[in-house]
Amino acid sequence: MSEVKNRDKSKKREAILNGAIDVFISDGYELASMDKIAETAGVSKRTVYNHFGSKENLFQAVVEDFLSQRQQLKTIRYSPNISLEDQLMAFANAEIFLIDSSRRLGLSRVLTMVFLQDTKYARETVSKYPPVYDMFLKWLEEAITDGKIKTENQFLTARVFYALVEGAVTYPALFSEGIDKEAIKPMLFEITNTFLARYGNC
Amino acid sequence: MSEVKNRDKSKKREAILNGAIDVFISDGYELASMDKIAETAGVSKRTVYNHFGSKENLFQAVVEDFLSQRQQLKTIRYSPNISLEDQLMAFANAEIFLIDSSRRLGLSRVLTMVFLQDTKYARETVSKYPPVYDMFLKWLEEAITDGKIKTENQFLTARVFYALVEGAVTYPALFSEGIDKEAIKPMLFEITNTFLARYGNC
DNA sequence: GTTTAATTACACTGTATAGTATAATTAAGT
DNA sequence: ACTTAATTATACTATACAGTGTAATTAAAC
Repeated sequence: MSEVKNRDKSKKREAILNGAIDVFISDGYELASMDKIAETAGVSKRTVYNHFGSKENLFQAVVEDFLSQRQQLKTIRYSPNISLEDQLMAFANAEIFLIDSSRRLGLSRVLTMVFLQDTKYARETVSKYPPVYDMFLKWLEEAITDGKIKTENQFLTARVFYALVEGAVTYPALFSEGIDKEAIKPMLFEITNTFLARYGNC
Repeated sequence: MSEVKNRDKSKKREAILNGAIDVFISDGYELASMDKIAETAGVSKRTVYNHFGSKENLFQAVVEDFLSQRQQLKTIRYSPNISLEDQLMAFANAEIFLIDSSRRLGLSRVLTMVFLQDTKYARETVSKYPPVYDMFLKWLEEAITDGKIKTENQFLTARVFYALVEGAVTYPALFSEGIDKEAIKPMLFEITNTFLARYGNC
């Protein structure tokens, strides 16, 4: 016998995740209550627990959802035919994507807070996902081979680029109400110009 | 009559502040309990409340203590006789000072977390204390007048410098167990070299 | 040594919240 | 239409914690 009738749970699961995201963003992890998450998701609290077991698990699911999106960013490969400025801008824009909707900005904020609270968890989590600048390092190598970039230490060079992007754009965005993509253009030019002034071959 | 016999409260106050700092650092603001703070300070909970009234006030006192130290950093003035590298390094070291003891690092971390939780409070608090790069802007102006730095936009230039320092040193330190002052030297050289490659007049 | 402000010990209130138990209800797959 | 897994409503437990009330104790200033 044993007829199996599994109803589709994905709709509820999705609703819970979305509600959880909203509440985590507005209240932070500690102050987010499971009651409020259930209410926001339009679901009973019991269902939240049936799906995720605990607040910690639920948060973990949200985090993994969020971080796995980074993986899906389209790869940027070195091209000898496109100006270095434009290629660097593509890397900068990939970072900006992570904070250019209020949802992603909010999630970045919450995740940053949790990471600061528990730096060990931060390092473990981040190590599960390839570092942001792995792709950049590959790009660098090819640019060097092509004679367009010169440096003695690729790792330092990569970190300088990401220091510029994160220090000038990402972190300021986390502390403000988001980013005006038009208003930061001069800063983006300044960043790429600075990088190329140091490492460009001209 | 009305003889006034005011005992010296400053010792207890100091002990409470120190205990509060320790607990805020290890538990974060939300999870720090007033009972634990009192115990850590070696003081009764009632005394904590007699001194500070509420958890929020106590935290505020900790924050103001911490931020007012920034003000006391010795001013760095432009000097035509010292190399630009060394002068820039002095600015970088002033930032590094804020994270080079585990106490200051921890406080920076907690403050960053609270600021991320409430960005409005962050902006209000920061605006009460002169922005970090005010001093740098003055320095820049004099360096430009002296013909050692050239830029069309001093504000962008100042932000680029602090983006480099914060993006490469400060924020990474917040997510790690602190900073090895020896190990970051190559990065500091790279930062100043990058800055001067773009804005130095050579 | 006396005075009294500061401190302590301790019991207490009120509230918030993670997580559970369960019986009733719903809705999807057959 | 029937079956049953999923969901809901509701009430509940246990705990943690901010903040208060108060009587007793301590220690510094005189």
